[in-house]
Amino acid sequence: MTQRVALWQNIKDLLHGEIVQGVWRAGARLPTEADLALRFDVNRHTVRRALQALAEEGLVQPRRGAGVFVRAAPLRYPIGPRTRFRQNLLSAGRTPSRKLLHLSQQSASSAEAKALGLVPGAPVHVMEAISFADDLPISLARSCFCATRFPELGVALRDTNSVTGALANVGVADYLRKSTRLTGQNADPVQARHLQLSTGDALILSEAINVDVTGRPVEFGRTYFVGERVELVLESEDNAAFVT
Amino acid sequence: MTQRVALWQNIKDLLHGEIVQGVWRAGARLPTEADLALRFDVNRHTVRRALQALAEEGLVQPRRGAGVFVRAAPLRYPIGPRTRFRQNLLSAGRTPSRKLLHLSQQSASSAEAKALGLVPGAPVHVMEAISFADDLPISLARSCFCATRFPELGVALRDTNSVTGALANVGVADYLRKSTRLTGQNADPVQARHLQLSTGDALILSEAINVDVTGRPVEFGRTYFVGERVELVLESEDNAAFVT
DNA sequence: TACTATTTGTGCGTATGTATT
DNA sequence: TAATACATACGCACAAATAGT
Repeated sequence: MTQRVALWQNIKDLLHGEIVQGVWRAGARLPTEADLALRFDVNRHTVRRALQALAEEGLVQPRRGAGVFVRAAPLRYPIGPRTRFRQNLLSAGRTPSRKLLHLSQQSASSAEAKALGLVPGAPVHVMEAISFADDLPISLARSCFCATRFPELGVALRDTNSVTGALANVGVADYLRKSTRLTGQNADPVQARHLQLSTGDALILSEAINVDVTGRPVEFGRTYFVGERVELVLESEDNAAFVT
Repeated sequence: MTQRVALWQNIKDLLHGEIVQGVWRAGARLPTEADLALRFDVNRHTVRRALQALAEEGLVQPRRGAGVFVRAAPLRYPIGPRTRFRQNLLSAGRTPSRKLLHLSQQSASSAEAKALGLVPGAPVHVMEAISFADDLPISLARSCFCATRFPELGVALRDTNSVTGALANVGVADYLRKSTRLTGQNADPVQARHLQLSTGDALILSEAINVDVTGRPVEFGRTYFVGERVELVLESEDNAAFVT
């Protein structure tokens, strides 16, 4: 029944090798425990023991009901005066993409109005989107723009699927990060689903204000970064503040 | 069958508390898995899951066939010119004791003869003993002394059960550590049994030469310290050398 | 030395709970 | 809602190391 080396140890080593060798890529889902049990012709418990060891090594991460996923090395994400999502990912050698969730015109909340220098209730474009690096969700963002100043921005955001591109289309050739506030959050079930996480997983909420070259606010963004998939790197000493 | 918090989690927390509160002292053996299963009225697997978590926290250590033991905080063991086993333990607030394994007169090996400045084959007293701190094995030592110079030392070692005391009885009122060499070793089954360890556990082999006040070697000692129970602290910069 | 009882380690089978899709 | 997939728990059996006789 038992060998000199435990069965689960062999399976662990084998899967470890396959992950390191790239058979299962970062972020990929492993076959189900049942499938692995079939493949190795062992009981599901034995596979679970192997997966548990891999999880303790930090190589893999199980999500109840979803599967077991290969952990990706965190993405270095510089935050500075010229923070650009696409540029950040390209220079990290990752492929950026965005999935638009919502795009609508609403009346600004008090926080949004204050950030953008508007009166409460003023019309704003609101965009919600998920950002991906190599098809792995990195962040969940909600961006606000003044709809009075940029009436055509909604269309531009939908067409370009890029904040930088859309702002360029409406006459804002450049913008700068004015302030960033970072806080820690736990993913609620909806966020977890969108970001392919488990409920309660750590998120970093970034509340940022971007201004044009004249210093006038153009965007107020609230972005939830996946804590384990990004490493936010602060590059400038402006108004960034850390809050737990 | 399943609660909001897993059964094994509760058991883990409970045992954790009992260990921290001193219900199970450092070095003590916990009840067997079967007993714990009875106590908590759960399956043995459930107890094992809790113990596994405690072991991963480093709070407990299982030994196949022997039991599950509470890990003790490592003992700070200074090594310097005046290294004294009893003194070291007393100043650490631990109770020292020794168990004599062997005491005999033999002919010196070449290494022993060289260390003591004798000719190979010269008669030497050889003592093997286990040292304890609060009844927990700390080290396994083999000491050599010149039997020609100290014919009565064998009796003195048996009577005093102390190197310092025995040497005083034969006219060596004081002695100094001349050299110490430290290497890493793995416990063989015999050592593991004596030291209440598992085979393969890490040991630190200390090979030391003690000299009298005239600089003449009086003792050559080879001591196997239990890696996880002691923290050797070097206090002088004489001939100490570290080898892996 | 050899044997036995004890104790932890591994593995299978089964059932059910819970979260996700 | 239903199906899927991981999480927990029980019971049984045997292997392997240990400790004592």
